[in-house]
Amino acid sequence: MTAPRDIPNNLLESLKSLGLTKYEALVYIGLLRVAGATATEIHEISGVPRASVYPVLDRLVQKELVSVSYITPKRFDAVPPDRGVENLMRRIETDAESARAALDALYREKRPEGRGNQEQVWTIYGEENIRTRLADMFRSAERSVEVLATWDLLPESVLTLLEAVPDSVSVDIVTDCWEGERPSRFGIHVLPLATLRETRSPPGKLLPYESSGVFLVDDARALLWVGSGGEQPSALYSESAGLVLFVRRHITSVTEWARTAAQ
Amino acid sequence: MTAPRDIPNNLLESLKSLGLTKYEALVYIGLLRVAGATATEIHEISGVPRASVYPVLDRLVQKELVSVSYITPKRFDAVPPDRGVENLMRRIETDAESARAALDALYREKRPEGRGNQEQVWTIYGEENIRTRLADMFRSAERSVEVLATWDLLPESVLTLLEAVPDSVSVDIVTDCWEGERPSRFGIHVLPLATLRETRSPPGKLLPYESSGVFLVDDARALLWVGSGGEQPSALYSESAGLVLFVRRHITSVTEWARTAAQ
DNA sequence: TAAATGTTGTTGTTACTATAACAACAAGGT
DNA sequence: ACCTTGTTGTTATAGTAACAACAACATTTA
Repeated sequence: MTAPRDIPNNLLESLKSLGLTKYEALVYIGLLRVAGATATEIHEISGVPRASVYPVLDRLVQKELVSVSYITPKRFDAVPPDRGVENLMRRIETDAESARAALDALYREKRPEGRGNQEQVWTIYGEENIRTRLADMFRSAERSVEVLATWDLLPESVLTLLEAVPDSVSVDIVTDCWEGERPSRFGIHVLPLATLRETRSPPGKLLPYESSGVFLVDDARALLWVGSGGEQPSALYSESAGLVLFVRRHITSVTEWARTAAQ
Repeated sequence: MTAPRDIPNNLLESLKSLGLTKYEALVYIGLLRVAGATATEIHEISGVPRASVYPVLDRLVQKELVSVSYITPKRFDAVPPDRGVENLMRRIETDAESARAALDALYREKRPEGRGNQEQVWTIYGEENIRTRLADMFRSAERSVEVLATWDLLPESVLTLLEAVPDSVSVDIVTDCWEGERPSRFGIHVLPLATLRETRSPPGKLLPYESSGVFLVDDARALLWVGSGGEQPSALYSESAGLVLFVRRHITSVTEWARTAAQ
């Protein structure tokens, strides 16, 4: 194929991830604008080689994206886009569900192997995954939860998760600002963390201090949220004694530093 | 690869349709049962060649299915299945939505070409697609809607769609049985269609008469529902005068036949 | 016959699969 | 210090399968 002209490339990519091949996508798109076309017409419109049009149409019929008229020559028509996409998604969702079930069985079956988790530092990619891990940490807290984070992280990603912390556990939050009501069961400390921005290590260059957070549970498990500037965020999680101690010191020292600097 | 032992094949297929390759699926499955494994351990468990494990893991991290621990040697862990599948589905749903939007634009933009629809007979596959077409027919009815169908089709697939018929249009339903209340605005005729079963064309063989339906709108558009025995149902749709006339005669003759046979 | 339809087979291309070999490094033995 | 031994991570390079692109043929229709 020379030129799938005027077809936005990302549309082709999207359709591919729905399980269509390039030809299938082109033929379907072509059919959306011609009503009842013959194989040759489809070939002319879509740019797909005429010989390839036939098997491709077979597959599209199988996938419930086109309907056939059995006159000679055969004529084809596309089902409307919303219906068509729904037909594709139905299959995928079925697969997703059965995969989820099968994987979950494997997951539960053999997971006793809780090997040396304690000394490792895990890197977690993606906000969703980070939130899941945070939720696990909060839910399993037994004595204390400490949060040191810039305000921009708290409302959207953290505060709701904190409701899962058991009642008997103390929760302390250090942040640089607070809007809205203050939940009474949390110890909330608003400190001018923003002044940290003026710390310069490469002289003249401001350190960004946004979308960063540190979370410590029971003085035993720590998570460091790294914003990574607009990109997909990542985080470090560890139960290693060394890193936990470091985090412990970090929280106390930042708290102290900000408290004095405010005076 | 020789033996992806004890991995059900349909699980691999399901994961493939979620956008994973065979290796990606095998590695992810392997990681679900080992906690923090090294590349070599993953190779032993999953059967994937050791050299292939590294790029595969890169892709899995990119897809938010595994997390990394940067000690030497690197150790890897899988995100829980429900979260992992959700991560995959999120991408696909995004693609589906953007594809749907783009296709819809194309669809609306250029669709005036309502060429010679009138003489064609369209074959429609899949119950969902048939229902969509039926809904279109009912919604656009101007004078009359006639339904001749076995009862098993009506409640689950047809009755709700009939509510879209405009008020000024007469609706007549012929079926072999009726349960529940009878909507007053429909003309309902219960006839012993079941006796048709006893019509024998290949002597000694009963003709099935289930899940079949005939729909006629304005004496101009007809749809024939073909049950196709448990499989994906299909239907014929046409605006051709010839086929419409045939359906017209079919409905009246069956009605007459059943009425006399009942006496 | 001419033109168009539908089918078949072959070749190119790509992404994934599979194997082998290599350099870098650590542990252990002489 | 030197040399094995084994492991990690990387690279190169065949093999394979599905798709893409093309050519040739048989079949129908006008």
